Amino acid sequence: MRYWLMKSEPDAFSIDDLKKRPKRIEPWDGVRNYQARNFMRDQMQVGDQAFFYHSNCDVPGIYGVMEVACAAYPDPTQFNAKHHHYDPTAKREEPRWFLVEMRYVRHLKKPITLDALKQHEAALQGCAVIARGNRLSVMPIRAEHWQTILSLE
DNA sequence: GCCAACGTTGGC
DNA sequence: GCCAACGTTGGC
Repeated sequence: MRYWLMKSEPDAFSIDDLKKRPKRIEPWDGVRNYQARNFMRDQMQVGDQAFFYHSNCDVPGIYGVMEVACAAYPDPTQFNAKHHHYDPTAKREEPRWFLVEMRYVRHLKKPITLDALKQHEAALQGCAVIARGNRLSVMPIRAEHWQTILSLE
């Protein structure tokens, strides 16, 4: 099993929103970055665990845990001309963007803020989430870092 | 709202 | 294939 971190802007979609979804599952659509796509399409498997990270908000950080509920399939929003994530260059016979479905697992007892993560820089060497200028919205987390982060809860 | 970081695009 | 211009992300 692998571990991941996935970002979302809580104004658009928060972990509370995820918890309220039917079956607590949401298709993680709208990812338009090749590296993030490749992680979802090629590596994420049902049962993998992921941190739910709130970005672009008052207190950025990790707010909870979710799991992969469904492996990758083409993101339907790429074909929808009315959708904000429409990609006119994508073809149905050759989809460009993929998504996975994520299921709510739990909120953290207390959010682990980006600030707190940075304070444990030494134990999180090589963890992309604290790297400067990091913009990846889906990134792998090493097992030891996953444990380290959970120990900060 | 600012701006640094960084990915993508397109002219050459 | 280079690289300037541009767009987006996301912390602050």
